[in-house]
Amino acid sequence: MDEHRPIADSRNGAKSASTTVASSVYDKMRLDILTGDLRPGKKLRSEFLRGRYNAGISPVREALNRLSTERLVCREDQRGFHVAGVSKAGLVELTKTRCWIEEIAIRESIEWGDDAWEEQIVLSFHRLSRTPRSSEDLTYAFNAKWEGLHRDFHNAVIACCGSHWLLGFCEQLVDQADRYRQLAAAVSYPKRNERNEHKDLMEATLSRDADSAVAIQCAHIRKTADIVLEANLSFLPDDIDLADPSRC
Amino acid sequence: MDEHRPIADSRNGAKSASTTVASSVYDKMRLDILTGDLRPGKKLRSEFLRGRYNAGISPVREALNRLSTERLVCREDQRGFHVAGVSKAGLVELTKTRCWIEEIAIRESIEWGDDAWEEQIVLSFHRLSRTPRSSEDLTYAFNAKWEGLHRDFHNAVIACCGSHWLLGFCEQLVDQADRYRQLAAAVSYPKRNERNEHKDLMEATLSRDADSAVAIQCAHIRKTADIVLEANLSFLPDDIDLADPSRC
DNA sequence: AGTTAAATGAATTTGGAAATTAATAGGAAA
DNA sequence: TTTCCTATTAATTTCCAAATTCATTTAACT
Repeated sequence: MDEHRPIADSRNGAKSASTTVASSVYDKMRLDILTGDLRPGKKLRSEFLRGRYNAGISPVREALNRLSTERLVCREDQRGFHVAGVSKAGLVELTKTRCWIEEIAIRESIEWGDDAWEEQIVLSFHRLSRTPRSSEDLTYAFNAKWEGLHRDFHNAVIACCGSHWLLGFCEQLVDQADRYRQLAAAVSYPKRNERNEHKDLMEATLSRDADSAVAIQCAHIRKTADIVLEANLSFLPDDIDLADPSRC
Repeated sequence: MDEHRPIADSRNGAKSASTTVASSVYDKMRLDILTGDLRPGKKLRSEFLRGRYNAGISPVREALNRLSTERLVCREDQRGFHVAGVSKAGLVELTKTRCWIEEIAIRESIEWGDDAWEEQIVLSFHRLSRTPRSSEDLTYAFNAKWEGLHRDFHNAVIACCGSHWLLGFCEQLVDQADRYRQLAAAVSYPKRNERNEHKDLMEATLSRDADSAVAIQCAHIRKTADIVLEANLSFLPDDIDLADPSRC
């Protein structure tokens, strides 16, 4: 019963060739929300989505229902769906939670990780460092390849934590954080050198220095949040809007 | 921006009078899975559910989609839905994760909880201790009232942890654990005195003794798991069945 | 003028029928 | 007997139209 081999990513990772329309709409819509293409708070009317994703109402509705339990979309009975809202307070809470959860995941993974785990970390770091952050040179543009490899790297680090639940929680929180990150990526690009941060994390992890790895990872998470907060984005409200039920 | 007042339960707590058929089916089906009325692994055909909950296909499908992202139900594209499976390994993993997550929640809540928080704990403990564990005297029978108050009490303890995410994770894990608990409740009833365990937890919490509270809570969680594991239930497989995709 | 009530219009929700896909059984060939 | 192919059956998925509900405007009444 060795529960500590790397756990494969639960979601449909590489192959986005979903076998069902509902799953395909789910994938596309999730991406649109993460990239900010569908703005926080935006009302999601069925007709609009029907046209955008070229599908019937039923699969659209299925995608919305799935996304709503992941809190990327908010549902109000009899009043439809809208993209989950964002706020400074929300980002602070999210960041705090990520640090708590990822600390556990990293410590456990470092304790239980084996040779194959180490190799996967080295490999995914290599791939990540070979890929440009932005798909354009001068200005920031979402680069799906980098985003994928970035996730792969961080997942590789915590893969041996021994809990599908914890990995799922991390993924959900990353989804949320990515929304904020995309909102501000244009602002901070290319000031930040993320490659060094990842390198430090890799080295601390491989030398099984849990305390350092945790410190680096938390700093990594907080730095992203700080950039967003300091950017003083006009469309980012201070508090979680309780009237508009993004609280769900 | 005081983020540490108690956070209200996100789910529809007391009023199960849902405004929509889909939500109503969701509630009923979730309960049926938690009580074990719908057995782990059971195939969920639309016609069967349509009859059972007296609803059309669309709302049934919505409920299934919501439950599947909470991992109470597993979805296989083009092959329908089934109740998520259970196993000894799964229970061990779940228990471990719960201890990790609840430790954080308890420590934070004890650090930030105020007077109203303390009062709510006292109140919900009182209500819980006045309610019988089983709705029948001699043999075990699911008691919805006790189950609700039990959740309320544990939620009250962690209510001031300051993170909606953490509370959501706790709730999801409790949902899962409840399934195992119901499976074995008949076996252990009425050997265990849960009231004392809850009393100890309350007292440690109110005296702000975080270390003790965490120890008591983890023992509480582990004891429930141990009862299930030692019951040696015939229908509980050792390993998570990876062939039958309960891994989802 | 202010408040309440009815009517209109828009959007969500629901039920069922049609289309697509998987599972099963039966039979031919190796 | 086993394996592979085909026909048949069963179940899932999807589309769409009818029914319900909500938001807004207009009218009526105090």
